[in-house]
Amino acid sequence: MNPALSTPARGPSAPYAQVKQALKAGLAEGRWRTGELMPSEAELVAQFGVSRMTVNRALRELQSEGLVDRVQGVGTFAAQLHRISSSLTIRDLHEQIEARGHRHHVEVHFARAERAGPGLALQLGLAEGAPVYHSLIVHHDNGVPLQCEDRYVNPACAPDYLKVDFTHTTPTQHLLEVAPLWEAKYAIEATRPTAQEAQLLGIGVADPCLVVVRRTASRGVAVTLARLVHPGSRYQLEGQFSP
Amino acid sequence: MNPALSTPARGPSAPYAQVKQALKAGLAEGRWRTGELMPSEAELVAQFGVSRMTVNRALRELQSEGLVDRVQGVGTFAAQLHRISSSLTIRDLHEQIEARGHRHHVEVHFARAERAGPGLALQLGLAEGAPVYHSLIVHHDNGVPLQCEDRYVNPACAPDYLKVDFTHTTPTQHLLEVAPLWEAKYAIEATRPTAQEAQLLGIGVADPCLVVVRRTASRGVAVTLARLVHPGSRYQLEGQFSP
DNA sequence: TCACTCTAGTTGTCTAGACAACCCTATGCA
DNA sequence: TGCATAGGGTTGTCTAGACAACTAGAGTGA
Repeated sequence: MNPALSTPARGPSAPYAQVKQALKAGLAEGRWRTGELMPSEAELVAQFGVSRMTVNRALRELQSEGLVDRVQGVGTFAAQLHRISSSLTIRDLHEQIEARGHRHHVEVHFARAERAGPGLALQLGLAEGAPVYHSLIVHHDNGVPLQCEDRYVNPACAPDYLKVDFTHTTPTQHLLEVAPLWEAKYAIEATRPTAQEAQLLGIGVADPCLVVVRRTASRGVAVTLARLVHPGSRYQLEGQFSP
Repeated sequence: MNPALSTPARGPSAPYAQVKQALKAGLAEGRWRTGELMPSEAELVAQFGVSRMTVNRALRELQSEGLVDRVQGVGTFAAQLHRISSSLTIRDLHEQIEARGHRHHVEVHFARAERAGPGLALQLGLAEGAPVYHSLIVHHDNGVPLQCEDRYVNPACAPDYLKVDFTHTTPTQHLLEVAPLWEAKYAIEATRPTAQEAQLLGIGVADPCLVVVRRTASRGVAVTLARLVHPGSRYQLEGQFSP
């Protein structure tokens, strides 16, 4: 036990974490400019006195965090910090309401089979006129309407969708069970609600709404297309990013 | 070269990637239910005929992707797929406009030093009455106003902020250079614009706007507080998620 | 001048073994 | 019955070496 070797008080104890931390600190203080060549694995091995696998792990994790770029045969480069993008987390509405300690109440207006029109068929990858499940549900937070969920579902992915009791489970949860491992595309915009949505949400037709359109696919097959309308006055998306 | 051992056609060639892929496929087809115990590293070593480090890397990456939970001394468990959250990418406006092949034009209305009021001082971690930089900038896409950026900046983090020529670099880019490694908190909402914002953006005061409020800190020090107002009819956030 | 080859340096990955840290359970003892 | 302890199983991590894949530049020859 050599107390000089490790930092028992604060920092990470594992060697790979120490290397990672040191490089992160260097990046934070601008020791390497964007795109500049950083020390090679061999140099870091010599500098920190650890094995190459340890250094490699540190660099690999920094790469997956987007802090460095690595090119085989060339070297490791300081990445464009924060790059073009940062990440925002969208939490499931049900979790969000429960976490607040509020009551989540669901009002199912309909859940039925329809025939897909040309546009919808294209988006879900179905034949025109093929059956498709369609549900319209309003989610309430302590009795206040918070989200109008207009959803189309691919029957092939969720054959039991119409039989589900959505007062006990949300469509999202059911779809997660029958078709895990999603890929999703989102579009978030601010618009006015349709007349029907305004009525269902109990707001004016000119009140701004936060609309999330989400298209999800599982293993390449389109699963569902959802339009989630929230009253702008009652709902906001929150998120955070940390490198 | 044994063609039977590897899959040269399609799948990942590296053994760790094959193990990862196999486990991912198993999760996708529901071989392990949420929370269920998955094979131990030793079992996977025997099954795939690779070393433990290789299996370990596969599992570690699956963990960082949120697909499995690992508990030291206990085992590896199938994670709640998609958990409570998914991720949305917010791209930098400048990149977004350039990527579209459009012209990005900036209109600086003012950039000056002010004294922080009590609320602002609290949010930026400054003393009340301390100097703070304040800028109001409108971003145009091919001449059409797309974003009204009302920004406060901590002078300690970006002393040269007022001298920057924002026709050549955006505030975001400048702040990235002087204070890399951000943490950020976002709130996204749909509201009506203020009268000033409506005028700057050339829209009606009742038109819905997508507003992003972003508070960023670097190494624990608050850097900037920005309110980004976009006309709902001209702007939407897009993102995607893949496991 | 151009095209080719060679080489040094770099990252990508795997291995076999080792020890530490931790959890759970079974066992023995009071 | 209650408690302490030992053991087996699991993950967390490090090591030293090895080979493969790749890149960029130097050198060589036509």
